[in-house]
Amino acid sequence: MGRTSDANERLMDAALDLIWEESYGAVTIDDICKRAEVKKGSFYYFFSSKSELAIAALERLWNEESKPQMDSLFSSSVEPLARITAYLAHMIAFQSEIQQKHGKVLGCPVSSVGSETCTCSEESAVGNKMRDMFNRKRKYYESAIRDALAEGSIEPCDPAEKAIAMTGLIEGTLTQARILNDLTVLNALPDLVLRVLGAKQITSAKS
Amino acid sequence: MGRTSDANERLMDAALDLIWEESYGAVTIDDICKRAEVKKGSFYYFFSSKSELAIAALERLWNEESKPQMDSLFSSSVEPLARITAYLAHMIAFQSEIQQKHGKVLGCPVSSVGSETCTCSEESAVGNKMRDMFNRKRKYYESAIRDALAEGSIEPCDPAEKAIAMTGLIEGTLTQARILNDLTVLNALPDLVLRVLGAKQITSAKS
DNA sequence: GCTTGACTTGACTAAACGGTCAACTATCTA
DNA sequence: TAGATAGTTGACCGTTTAGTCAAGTCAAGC
Repeated sequence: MGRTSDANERLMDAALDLIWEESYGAVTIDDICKRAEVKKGSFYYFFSSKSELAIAALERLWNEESKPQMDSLFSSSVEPLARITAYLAHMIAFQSEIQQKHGKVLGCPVSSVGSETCTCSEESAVGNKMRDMFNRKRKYYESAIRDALAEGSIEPCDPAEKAIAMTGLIEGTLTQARILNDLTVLNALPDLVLRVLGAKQITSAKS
Repeated sequence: MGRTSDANERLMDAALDLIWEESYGAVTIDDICKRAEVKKGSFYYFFSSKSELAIAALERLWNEESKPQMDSLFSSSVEPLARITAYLAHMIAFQSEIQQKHGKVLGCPVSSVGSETCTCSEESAVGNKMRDMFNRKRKYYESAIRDALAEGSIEPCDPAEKAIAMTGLIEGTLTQARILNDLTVLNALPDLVLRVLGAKQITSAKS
């Protein structure tokens, strides 16, 4: 009952946009309120701090965007290595879309914000959430690697270890794309990932 | 003539420490002054802004620490792939040392600060410097890869492209070590790098 | 159509922050 | 040893920031 509002959603949208575009620390509550066209009083009606908002925004992003996509891309009905190559193709296309929308390469917010907040005790809540989200993604990789292993399409290995390696390569290349503001460094990623995984045949899907 | 001082060096030390430990944005000029035991007036006697200090500090770090080490590790007198494995061993040992000193895994400041500042127009000076330093390191990789290629110890490839791939993998794994606060993820790095480079024999230097 | 609860508003505070400055002090050099 | 030079200090200013609050507005449901 009473009045309804989408101010909290506008705040989450604005926070996500600004933090991804700049950084967690560079964005103030006033900035977020301005972008969302919400007064500060309303901000504090919905959230008690910037970190709470950021966590809510990233959690929502995961639940409403990332998770459904991951569930679809990493479906067991798809061949294990094809899941990974499809995922990478999707990610590269997405980064390209983001580049057009924002005018620059932005990379992965979980990685950027995670690296920024994880060592700062005052932002440990954000850091912990980023670590969580990191691990969630990694479980999809790990499952695909395990299936690939069972199928015999990659060399013997420890799936958990390989998933970490794969995460490092992907996130590192994304970070590099952000720093160099250059999407082309992502092109080599599909081949590289298969190489790191020890795929028996590199199904390079070049045109 | 006149009085001498090492306050500027203390400021650079403090800035480097704090920024690496937390993040660029989380550290204020007051924080740096406090840690360096220098009054703000003196800060502004030596530097005109936080970004100028950060750039000077990182440039000094490069000139007095990183570059000499890189020159030594990537000496042409060493076999190309051995340069890379020695470099990785050195880096892992260094991260372990840093972990003991600071109580947590800190990763690579160029990567963290770079990712944090590169998209923020107000910090473009810092972002550009980080991009520079990124590229400097990459040139060492690229040269070693070129030599390995000439020697025939890796598969045919484009050295510039491979250097980017290698950078992505290394920096990404370091970032992951920082976020997870776990050094063990670095252990797989030497093998992974050789794999990414397409080394003909993986000289895994396990004990 | 009125009440209740959901949301908004703008004005406010206190602290933190970046930045300035005139006066002071130490040290090197001639 | 006397000045010129290099560096220090603390007090100060204006702005930005996080965070609060009492009063007001709007819509849903009875």
